[in-house]
Amino acid sequence: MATGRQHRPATRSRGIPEATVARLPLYLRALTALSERSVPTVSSEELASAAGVNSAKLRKDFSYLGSYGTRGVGYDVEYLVYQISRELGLTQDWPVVIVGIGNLGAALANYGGFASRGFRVAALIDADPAMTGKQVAGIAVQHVDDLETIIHTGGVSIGVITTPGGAAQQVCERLVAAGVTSILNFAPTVLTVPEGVDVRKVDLSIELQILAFHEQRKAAEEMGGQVGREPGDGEQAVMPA
Amino acid sequence: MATGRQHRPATRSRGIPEATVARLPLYLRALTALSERSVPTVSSEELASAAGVNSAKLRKDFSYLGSYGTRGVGYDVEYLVYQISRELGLTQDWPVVIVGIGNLGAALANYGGFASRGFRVAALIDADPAMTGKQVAGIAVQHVDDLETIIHTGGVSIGVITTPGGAAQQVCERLVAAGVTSILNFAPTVLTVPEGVDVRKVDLSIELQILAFHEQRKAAEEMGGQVGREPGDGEQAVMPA
DNA sequence: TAGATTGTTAATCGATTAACAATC
DNA sequence: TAGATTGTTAATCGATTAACAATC
Repeated sequence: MATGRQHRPATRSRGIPEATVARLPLYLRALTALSERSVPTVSSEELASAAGVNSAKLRKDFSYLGSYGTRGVGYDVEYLVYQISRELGLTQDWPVVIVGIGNLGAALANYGGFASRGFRVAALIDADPAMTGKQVAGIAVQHVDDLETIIHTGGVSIGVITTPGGAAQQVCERLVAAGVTSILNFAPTVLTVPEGVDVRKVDLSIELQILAFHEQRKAAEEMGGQVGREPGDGEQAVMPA
Repeated sequence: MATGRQHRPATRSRGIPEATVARLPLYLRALTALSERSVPTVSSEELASAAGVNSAKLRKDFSYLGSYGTRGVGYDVEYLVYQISRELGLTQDWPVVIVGIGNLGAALANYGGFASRGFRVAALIDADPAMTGKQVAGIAVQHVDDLETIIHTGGVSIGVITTPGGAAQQVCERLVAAGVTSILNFAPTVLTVPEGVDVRKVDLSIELQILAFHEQRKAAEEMGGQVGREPGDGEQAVMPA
């Protein structure tokens, strides 16, 4: 079985680079904030600053979508919100199921940012019979036995996996078999999926480890750059017990 | 104020590319699983498969760390676990504070993967006085008023922000002022930090939007590639109300 | 017109990958 | 030795960025 599109290199969809796609939500968030403040137009410089990127990159990104700006003026905020929303597919409704209603699943179910941007929690699913029927974020938890029915009747194509690592692959396979083609995986597991299924992974532990790497380097710089170095000639490499 | 090292391009730390650093935790996880099964050695092909990358990339990645393999044989699992752990700075203990003990903060506090890999939850901090003293994951929640004291006495350099978006920047500033130099941000906010502070962001909403983009494309492909396209000559561009 | 700002070009940089010589 | 597999090279590809012509 192939590993699908998991962390694949830029498949240029309609010519839009993957790196650009990943930044569109950042721009959209910044634009939404401007829209709420009724700001009519914004320059690439201002918007880039709000989104935390540089302006050349932003203009390049927007150039893949089309020419939505006005030279000498900037971008119309409302128009750009609409164009990016459409490009991201947020002008339609995406029913989402969350599988695994522990603390994390409950946190996601309660997350307000969900509903605001085209996503709708269609169902909460858990394997624990004691959870069945319990209300979380105003939605009754359903048993995993009904997973296939829920996916089919709800027309769900996006699944969020917040189960323990050991259950993730099996849940993934059932979701995919039932018709889900996009998966957001919070379990610390590499999921194997068929071709055509997208998997994105969110992994707390990995993020912390990347931070630790840089943290260690900062400490090493202060000390004179010796920490974390490989022992050289005549030095003893200390092995774990 | 500068935007620090947030999402910065590969600052090659001791010559290790950022993309490689981001994959080291994946290799480490796969190696740990092999170690638990008492597998003595592994080839680049096998390990790459377990980590979900290709073997050329894995060998290239490892070449930045040193020559830890044996031609014709493969890699010693235990030795490689140790080398990668050391490189990532996981041979030392990292006290971490979590600020914002809602569902998400509680989920992270309860997350087992924390402790297992050099990270230790040093404190849980919340702004709600009603939370103060409550036990979460066996740790008493402390009030945000004591944030600075907690950071100082605990020698904390890594902070996790799981507050609502509105509070994130302020919490970030207090963490940084107290000495935290690495931040993992779960709030849907672009944090502004001084030079030398690392920020990594985990954003559910952004991940879902990226999935929606690809999901829309898949639907468009089935329909003949017309969805999400810009209206051409003679077609009406529909604007939002 | 003068000033401002976009959209695009071209250079640069970093990441990926196949291929294979080195070597266990 | 023969077979296996690493470590490295070099080609390719994608992403970033500065600079500026186009143009509002």
